[in-house]
Amino acid sequence: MNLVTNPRRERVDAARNRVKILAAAADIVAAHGVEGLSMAEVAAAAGVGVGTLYRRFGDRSGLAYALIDEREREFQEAFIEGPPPLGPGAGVFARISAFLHALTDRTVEQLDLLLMAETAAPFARFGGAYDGYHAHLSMLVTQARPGADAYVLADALLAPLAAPLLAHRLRGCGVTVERVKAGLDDLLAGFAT
Amino acid sequence: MNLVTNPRRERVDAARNRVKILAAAADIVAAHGVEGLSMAEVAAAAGVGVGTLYRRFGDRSGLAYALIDEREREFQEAFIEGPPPLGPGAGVFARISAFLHALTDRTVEQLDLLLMAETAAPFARFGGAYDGYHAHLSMLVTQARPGADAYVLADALLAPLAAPLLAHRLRGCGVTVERVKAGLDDLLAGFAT
DNA sequence: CCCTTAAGCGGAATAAGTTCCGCTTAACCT
DNA sequence: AGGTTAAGCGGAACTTATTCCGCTTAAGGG
Repeated sequence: MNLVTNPRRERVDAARNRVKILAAAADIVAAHGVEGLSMAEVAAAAGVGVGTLYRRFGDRSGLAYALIDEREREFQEAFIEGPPPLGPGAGVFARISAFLHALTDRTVEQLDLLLMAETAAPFARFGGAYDGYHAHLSMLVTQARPGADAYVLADALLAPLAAPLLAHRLRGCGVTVERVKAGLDDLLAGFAT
Repeated sequence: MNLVTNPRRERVDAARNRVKILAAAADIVAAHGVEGLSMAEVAAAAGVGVGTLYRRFGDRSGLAYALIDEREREFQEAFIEGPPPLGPGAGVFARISAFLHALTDRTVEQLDLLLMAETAAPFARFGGAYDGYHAHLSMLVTQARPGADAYVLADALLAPLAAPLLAHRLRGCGVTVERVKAGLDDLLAGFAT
């Protein structure tokens, strides 16, 4: 069968390599931190050539995002179709707030990887998970503030969670995660005009 | 006299080299864009060794920030002690809005350099000009919203102007500078609760 | 004017990301 | 099963930022 010519299935050896690479990369990060994540080392640990890494993940930050995505898929599902207040069913403001708080936690959890990924390729986040966050938040903001430029406002709510800023404030300036969340809620409160 | 042991004056050859380097770097950017700004090329064009670049500017992004700062010093003066609405004399909200609009323009003007600088060293902006912006905005927000966490809110107002986000939206998504400014004003409007 | 010293200098050496290209082989068709 | 093809592979080569270190020289005191 299979008349629907799927976009060409991944070859089994390629799939095997992808798993080996991600496992090796995760091990290295666990053992030596993100700084230890060099392309040559990952390739060696996974038993493949560096060319294979690049074919599969594009570049260093692509690898980092792949590592991040593994953990993040369930979060995506949670805010799209999970239980409230993150998922549908709660009021708009509650959902926005819950979403921003959850994303803050997610970002803090993976701060080192995100930092590396955004530093190496600040655009990548925009092609990937960021777009999902932005689309979701746009939708909620549209409901919360009919007539406003939800597209731009969503960016404004997401921007304070950029990894470099967050890392700087949390690690170097004594700001706590709670203050960041409270600040976002404060910003949000203005929407209720 | 000079009893006040100034932090050791810059040697004249060093000063000469700094000027040569910045001039060469500016020329290269003008001619080949930011991508052409490689350390080796700048060194060659300035007639110095690469070691001199690093002694003087720390790293690639340090050089970019130096280039940016040359143009930005007058902006710093404008919002601290210039005429209203940017400088003192106007209402707080008007000043915040004027500041954000002006900073947007500044950022857009130097988008390429900022992009490179932040990519290479996302923290650097925080040690330098960013702190000045943040301190200023914090002060204004404190007046606008007594009792709020002005420190964190100032970050939230500044974050949407991060170069990578701005570049992405302006260049790849059809968002205009006006929409960005309007979005910031919209955010700000919430403060007037 | 000479001496001392530490800032400054140059450029080779190093390190890490990324590209390239000829070889291998899974997948599919007959 | 045998043939065809393009995805996938490996790793040497290349590019660029960054570090290192021995030499040079401006600055200032005697």
